[in-house]
Amino acid sequence: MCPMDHEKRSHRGAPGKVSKRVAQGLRSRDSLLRAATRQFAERGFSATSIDDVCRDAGVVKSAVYWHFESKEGLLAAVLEETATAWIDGIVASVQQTGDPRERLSRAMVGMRDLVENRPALLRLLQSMLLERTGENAETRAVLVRVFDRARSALTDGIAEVIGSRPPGLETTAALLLASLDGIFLQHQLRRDVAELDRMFAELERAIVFLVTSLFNEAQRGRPDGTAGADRTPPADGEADK
Amino acid sequence: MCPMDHEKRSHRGAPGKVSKRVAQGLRSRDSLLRAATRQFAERGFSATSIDDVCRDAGVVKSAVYWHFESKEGLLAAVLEETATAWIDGIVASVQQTGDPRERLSRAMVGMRDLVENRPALLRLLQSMLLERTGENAETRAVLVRVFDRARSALTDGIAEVIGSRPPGLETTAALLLASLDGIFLQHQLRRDVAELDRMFAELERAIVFLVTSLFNEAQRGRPDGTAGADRTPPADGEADK
Amino acid sequence: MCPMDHEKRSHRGAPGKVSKRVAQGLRSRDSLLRAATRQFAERGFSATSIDDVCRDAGVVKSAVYWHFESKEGLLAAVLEETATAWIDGIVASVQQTGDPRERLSRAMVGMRDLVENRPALLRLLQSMLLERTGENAETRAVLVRVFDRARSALTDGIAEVIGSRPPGLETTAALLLASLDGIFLQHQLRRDVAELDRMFAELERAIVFLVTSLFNEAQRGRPDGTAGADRTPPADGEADK
Amino acid sequence: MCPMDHEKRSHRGAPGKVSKRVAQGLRSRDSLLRAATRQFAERGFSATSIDDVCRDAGVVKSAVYWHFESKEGLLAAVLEETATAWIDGIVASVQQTGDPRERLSRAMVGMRDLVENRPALLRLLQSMLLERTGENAETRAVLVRVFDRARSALTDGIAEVIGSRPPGLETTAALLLASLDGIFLQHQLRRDVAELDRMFAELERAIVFLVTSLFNEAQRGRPDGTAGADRTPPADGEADK
DNA sequence: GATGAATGAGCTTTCATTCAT
DNA sequence: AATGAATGAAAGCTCATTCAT
Repeated sequence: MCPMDHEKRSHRGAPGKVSKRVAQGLRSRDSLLRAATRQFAERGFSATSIDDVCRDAGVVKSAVYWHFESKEGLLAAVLEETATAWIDGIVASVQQTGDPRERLSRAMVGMRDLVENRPALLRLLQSMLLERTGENAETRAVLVRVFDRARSALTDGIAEVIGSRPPGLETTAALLLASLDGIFLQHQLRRDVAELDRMFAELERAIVFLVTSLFNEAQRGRPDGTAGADRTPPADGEADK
Repeated sequence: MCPMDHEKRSHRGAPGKVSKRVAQGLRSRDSLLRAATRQFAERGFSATSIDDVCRDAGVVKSAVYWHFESKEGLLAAVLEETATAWIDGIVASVQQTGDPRERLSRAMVGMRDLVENRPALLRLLQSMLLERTGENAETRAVLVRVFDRARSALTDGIAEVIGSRPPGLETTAALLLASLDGIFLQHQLRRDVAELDRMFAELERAIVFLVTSLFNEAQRGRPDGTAGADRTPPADGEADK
Repeated sequence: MCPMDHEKRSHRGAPGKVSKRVAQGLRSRDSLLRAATRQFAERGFSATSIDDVCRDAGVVKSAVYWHFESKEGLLAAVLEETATAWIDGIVASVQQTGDPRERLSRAMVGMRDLVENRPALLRLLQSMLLERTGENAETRAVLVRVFDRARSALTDGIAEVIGSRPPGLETTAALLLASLDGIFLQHQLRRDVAELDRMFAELERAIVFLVTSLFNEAQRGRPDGTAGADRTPPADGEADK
Repeated sequence: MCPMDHEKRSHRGAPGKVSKRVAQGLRSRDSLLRAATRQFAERGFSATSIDDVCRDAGVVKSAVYWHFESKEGLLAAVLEETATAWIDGIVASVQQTGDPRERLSRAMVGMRDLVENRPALLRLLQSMLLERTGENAETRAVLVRVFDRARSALTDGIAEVIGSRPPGLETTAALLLASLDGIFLQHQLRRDVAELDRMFAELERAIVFLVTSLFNEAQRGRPDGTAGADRTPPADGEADK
């Protein structure tokens, strides 16, 4: 009768207990979600039929409508999940240890890993961005949220590393994200791992430079050195030659 | 029975009347092409029906099959046209006058213009890349060609500016293209012109830095200064502080 | 496994707790019945889905199968109830007090009330008649029974009033019922209360005339005046001018 | 591309000429219309699937969408056609020759014929009235128009017969239509031809009475007898005993 | 008694494509 | 070259019904 909200209702009494049938329900919901993520990422939303998804998930068509109400609803759920995973990837790549230069370097490796090994994430987000933001406001809202959180994570990470938050930092983070997206797109086309390495190296150099100069500007702005004085400025063999 | 080559056939008899028919034919072919570009860019290939395109073009459905043989054929034609226009845009942005720094700056303006005022170009290319490279080799080939030519144009342009062609230059050009794509994607989501300005400024700084250091490396590599000695190294107030 | 007869089964053990379950059961049965009556009357049987009914009743879908075995069974129950209510309405309108003319007048008011204030009754009966008598014999049987009882009630009422039961009386009663149905249909279309008033006034005049002439014929048939001589013939200022 | 308006376009030059293919098109359109009328009348709109109609018409499913745009559109076309036929039936029954009493009598025969031999007309109109006026304003509009034209035809016919148009005449006509509808409904249930005869006879008596008294009232209203003086008042052996 | 989930047939509609004119 | 009609597969979705819990 009214699905979609069954996760909120506790089944009479025992809250942790899910009555086998419900457990099976969650399992098929999950299969659908996984299959849909795969298919939407591979062929795009429009080009994927519900039958495609169900075949892949091993579930009958009407189950989609029980669990997600519509194809659009399935997409929304997929997007929500994927978005979370993608942000988690970004956050994980930011939370590194070591001196600033090393942290950045490891972050780049983390992002490269996203591009190379989790292509479904980025494919899905990007193709939804291109395919569906024109007509579906909800999809757009999800994507804006995703992007904002990823940028914030990056901004925070950099700010933590350099010990200050200079004004242009958000733009730098946004440019980093953009480059990540663009590199991914290019990699989708060429699938040349060596080129991928070179581009990430080049991107790293650029980011180091941008962050360093932002940092220096910020230092120059307050020469008393109160903020961030406890941290060494990011050392960069190339930028400050 | 054998369309697609009607441009080669000379029509028998009265040239005045025939050329009118041919002209009409070209006109509807053109309407279709324009409408298809719009629609494919806006909603993606799969989500656009031939009816959508024809409604937009004000042409009957069967005309598509006369002029382009199939939906796929229509896409190929659209892609060919769009690709040419996009490369032309890149080339035009590279062919600037003035001192190196100024040329780069103008090139950036040119690219920004592509992002802001010709979104259909990029949307179409990117969404075809995401939507169709999995299944359609021809589309992929077209896109690889487009990308290679754009990168060559950029590489050549930079090489001309700095008077040398250091080994990493292609990668820098590729990263520039990637960033352009990424910025475009982000702009599709946010439509924030001020942010677009900031990102392009940041990108310009990064590119100047990358090119400068490439140039410097190249200089260091051949200290006799034979190559490019007739040119001033790109001046950058920030990179060589 | 064998519902539908749960009203006959006495539940074992604690009567307090059981009666609570039973009461709840009756309550949802009732909600379903009410909702189904509304929905079937409004949109017809075929156009109403079990989900529609359940949404309206605030009950889960499977409850329908517990209480009524099938959609068809739900309809049967609805029809039974509605039919009873409708016949009760007719009977009530017939059982009036006062002199013959007054009784008829009041009966008309009662029928008009049915048309205006209990439209679901008539809508349901009529649409079932049109929608389902082709394929479903049971529905047809119910409706025939309903109609016969209503006609009998009318016939009896008139016979009581005029003190005799002339041969054509049943037809007059049937025509009265038919007119009632037709007026109802028209009212469904126009929803014009003033027109409804006029039509009922006109109908009343016609019925008075028909009954009067039936009565007169019957009198003429037995000139000794034994039957019904204790009653004044229905007075009608227009018919016997 | 844009069907539905092909009837307005003349095919280049020759206006009467329909190019075989178009003629075939009109033929399938017609088959669909006929089949849909049958099926909708028999099973109701909702209970009839497009497949049902197409099977009956011997036409493929998508043709419905070419000719009528949707199931709703098909209904609209069916309704328009049926309505016209039904009004024509009423009009034909009114246009009779002979003295007033005879004309009425023949009109009743005509209406009876509609009830008995063209049941699809009435079934369709009535069931659409019950099934679809709640949700579809267009259907309602069509039906109101139909009803109004039928009532006008009756009113005009009676007015012509009695040589005047007394104020209550429209109501009498509406009641006559209502009775016709109600009798039809009852006949759908019982299919008893003898009863049908009796009811029409009874209805005729009632109508004669109502019209006569309307006429007499009108005469009393203008005792100079200018209007309608050239016509004998309708003679009725029963009403003016 | 009630519930959440499943099931598969069938629904209306859209689609790319074909074809005779 | 263009058009109106046809075609059939497949799309997204709804439905009545069943079933284990």
